[in-house]
Amino acid sequence: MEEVAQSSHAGLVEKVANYLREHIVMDHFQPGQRLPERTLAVELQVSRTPLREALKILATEGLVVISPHRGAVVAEVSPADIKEKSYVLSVLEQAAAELTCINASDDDIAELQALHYEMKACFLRRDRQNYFRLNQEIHNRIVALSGNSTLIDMHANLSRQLYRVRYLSNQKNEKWATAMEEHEAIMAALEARDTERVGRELRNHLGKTWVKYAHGEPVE
Amino acid sequence: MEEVAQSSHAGLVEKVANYLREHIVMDHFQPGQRLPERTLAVELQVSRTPLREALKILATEGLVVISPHRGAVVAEVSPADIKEKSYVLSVLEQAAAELTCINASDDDIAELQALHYEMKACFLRRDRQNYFRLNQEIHNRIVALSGNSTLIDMHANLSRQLYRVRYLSNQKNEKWATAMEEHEAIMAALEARDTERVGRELRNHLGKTWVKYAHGEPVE
DNA sequence: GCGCCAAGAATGGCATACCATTTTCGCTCT
DNA sequence: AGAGCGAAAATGGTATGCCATTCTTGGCGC
Repeated sequence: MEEVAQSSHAGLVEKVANYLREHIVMDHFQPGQRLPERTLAVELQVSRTPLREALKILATEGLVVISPHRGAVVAEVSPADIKEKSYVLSVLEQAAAELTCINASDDDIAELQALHYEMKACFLRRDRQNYFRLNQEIHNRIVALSGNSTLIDMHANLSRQLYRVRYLSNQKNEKWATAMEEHEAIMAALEARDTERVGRELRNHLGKTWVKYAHGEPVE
Repeated sequence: MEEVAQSSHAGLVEKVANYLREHIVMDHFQPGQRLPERTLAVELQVSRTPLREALKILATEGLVVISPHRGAVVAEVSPADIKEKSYVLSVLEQAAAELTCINASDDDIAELQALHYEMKACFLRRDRQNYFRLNQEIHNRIVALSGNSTLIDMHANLSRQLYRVRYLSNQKNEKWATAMEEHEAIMAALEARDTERVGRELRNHLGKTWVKYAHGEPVE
């Protein structure tokens, strides 16, 4: 395995944590997969100590589960978990969008609009990959513009835990057109600075996106 | 210092983490206070390894801040932080209350009512200590009854970070009577199973409670 | 042949030792 | 006397080793 590469003057545990986070989120480590300390340590060319500390962090973040004397495994996300986490995510994102609607500058909104139209172009070209990327970026930016760093952090955290599911969902979403329309509605409300409507549209949008997975077949 | 006592067969890091968490939340460690590894380790009669892992966990939870090569200090909560975190807390609690309003059994609601009247008794006796305790318990129970464990965990986390502030606030709150009335309104809405109203009343209640501290003098 | 038990291998938990960086404090030089 | 510099002490960062627990596997008995 390649070695840990990362912004140089950060502590080793941060590098390791970021590395593992990335690979878990990107599904290079499957849920349920064991993460043996010694093996991983030699693969990452670090000792067990920073690796263990990194695993504790990821456990606190909910990306891995550590059982006493049985080690760390990549967290499995059950349909029930998806439902729960998605609900909270939508609550947070609604709150953030309302703040953004109030706080964001006109330029910020314009940039969101630009991203939105880029995304629409991807939709028309049936470019699911870039559509997904831009969709993520728009949602993240809306939250970022809220200016509430606590909200931003918590959202990012939850978002990571759902990234894999979201990615899979994007690949086989039949109601793509509907989602696109909802996005239009959200952007329109944002442009109109209609706080209450932004919140409502966003919550509706997110609610729909996940419900089918929350009730559906196992994700694995 | 006394030694770490805890449910016996849990890992050392959990014991240490719980111990430190408790003391930080209870304000036995002041914000900004340094937490030197070696010193703490001998006080707690553990080695530095589990202590470090515990500190990483607390850092992820936001209770301590770790700077590279400078160690861990108890997190300071600036007025801006209080404002941010309180806002998110109110959002989460509103969402939880709405779920509770739908999901809770009549017995659950009755128990909440009972606690509420116990609290009112404390109010009439001007017993701030027990009023505070019951108030906390009611809020926590409302969240617990939501049944969404993600929501519960996140709320508990934020709640801890604000515990100290909340405690201080309770001691010198002049608008005690108003808060009490708002609680009555919340309970009434809960009893009536009026979801939207529960959310609104709760959000209003929490908003008021903190705003004064968010804008007020430094908390230290 | 199947299941159970025991011994050894594997793995995580904790302690300790050593290294790197930072801080502190005293000395010197101006 | 004060500012700056340097060495030593303090402190965090990482690596390693040993112990406890768990998993695995091979053999024995039913």
